[in-house]
Amino acid sequence: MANMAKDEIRVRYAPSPTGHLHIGNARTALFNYLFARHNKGKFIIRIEDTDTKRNIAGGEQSQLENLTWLGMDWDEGPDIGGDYGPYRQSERMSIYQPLIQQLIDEGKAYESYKTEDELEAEREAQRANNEMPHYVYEYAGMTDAEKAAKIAAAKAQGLQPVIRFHVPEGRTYQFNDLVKGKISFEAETVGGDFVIQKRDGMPTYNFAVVVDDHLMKISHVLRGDDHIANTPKQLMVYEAFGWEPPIFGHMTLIINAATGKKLSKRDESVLQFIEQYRELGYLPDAMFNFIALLGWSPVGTNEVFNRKELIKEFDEKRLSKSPAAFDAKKLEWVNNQYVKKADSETITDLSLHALIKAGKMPADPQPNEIEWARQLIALYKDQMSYTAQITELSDLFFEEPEQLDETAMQELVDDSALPVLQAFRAGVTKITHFTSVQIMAAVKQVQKDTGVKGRKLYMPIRIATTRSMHGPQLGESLELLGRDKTLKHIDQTLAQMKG
RNA sequence: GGCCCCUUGGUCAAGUGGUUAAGACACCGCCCUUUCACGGCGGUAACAUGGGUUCAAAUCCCGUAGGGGUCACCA
Repeated sequence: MANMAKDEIRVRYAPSPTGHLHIGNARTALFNYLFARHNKGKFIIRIEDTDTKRNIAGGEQSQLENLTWLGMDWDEGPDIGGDYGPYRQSERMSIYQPLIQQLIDEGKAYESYKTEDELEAEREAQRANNEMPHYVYEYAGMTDAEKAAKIAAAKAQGLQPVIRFHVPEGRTYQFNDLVKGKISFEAETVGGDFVIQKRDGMPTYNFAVVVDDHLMKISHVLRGDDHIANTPKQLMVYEAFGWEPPIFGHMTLIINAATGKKLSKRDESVLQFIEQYRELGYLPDAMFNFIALLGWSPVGTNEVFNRKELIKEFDEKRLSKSPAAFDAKKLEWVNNQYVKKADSETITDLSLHALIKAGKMPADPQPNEIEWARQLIALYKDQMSYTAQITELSDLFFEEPEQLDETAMQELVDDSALPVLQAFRAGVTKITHFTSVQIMAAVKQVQKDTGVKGRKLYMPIRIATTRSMHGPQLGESLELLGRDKTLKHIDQTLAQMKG
């Protein structure tokens, strides 16, 4: 009973505000969110802004905004506070200071005056010597008095130290990873005594996470694979304070299917940021669904789940051990599932936005233009992967058609093509109201007059008018195209057939 | 290079000693649609490799190969 509070599941997403929300970070946040919600625990956001040089203005807000867009909410965070704040590391200096001093007093940490140049030279020499780069203890072989004298001398020169953590010797650090199982490291392999406080007074990541996770009562740390090598260092800090570490779970990295490498922010073959997908008109629920499938699989064969279902289904035991490839095609498919189900209003708004942005519609469309666009968008709703695709899909309504390609021309070589087109052209000119009903009636009349039917009837008309073998309903398409353009397209096709 | 992790079809992925080795994306074909799209049905295609253990191995053990991660006063 006494440790009931301790049994509560508390997880966190801890971004550094160095840029927009990246797919990989979104995935980390999302699994923490699902884990918390599934277990009726708390989801906390903490901003890790100890690298003052890399922080960018608006970075934090952008992170939070995109999480919200994806449909995540949190119980504690920099914007809403909570019982364990502050939730920005830069505001927690008064918490870190005494703890660092405590380690120094206990002989578990010490001031280090090696400069970065010295360290770099040291590493260089080690590499040349085929050794792993590591920090070499700068007070080796000195008595306490000698060490104190050296420190005093440095201080007298006005040098600022960093604080290094004294790595215990001959120890093995082991943890039972939620996804990978038992992992262990020898203390000697972490690269020597590591820095816990930088020259500017800020704590380093490996120190601050431990302090914050402990003080914020974090029960589980779900993070990327790339943090595995940090874990032993953090375990050492937990040990030094006599704190119980949380349970760790290291999720597989997301890799680029094309290169097989970790998704890097510099990799331009894949869109990396949530914001970019948002701008293309991807739906938040679809993104949420897709990201949940990156390195995790549900029981059963269904893959389309809404947020509520995912919370119910989520099971950390089903996190994959091998890397997940980011498959843009699959994302398109998932999004299409949601576009088809979405209400027309939503899709119209997003698509119209895309058309305006592409300069195909005026920025301030008239009611009749909006109505026209609404009908146009409805034609393409079921086949859109994402709403910005409307601009390419509906190209024929906006651009002057190009010459037909060979595959299309093949459809027109049959002897019946020419009479069909001529008859249809004549029919179009006679239509009183250029609506899909009358247009389709005209097509039927052509069938009667020429005796041509099926593909041989429809394909030439479709190609001649829409300049494409693929497209939505013929009648509706032509109605939206308008009589003038329809006739113009037919004439262009006839000309190309003669030529 | 040291340390750590990973390895089922083109991609994701189910599978925990006995299966005709699921399913999804992509691709191909057929059906529906007098055209197109949506949809439906079907097909091609996989346990990296070598040794063990076992009556039996994709599943357990060891080696090899390949891939990835990490080795900062970044997180």
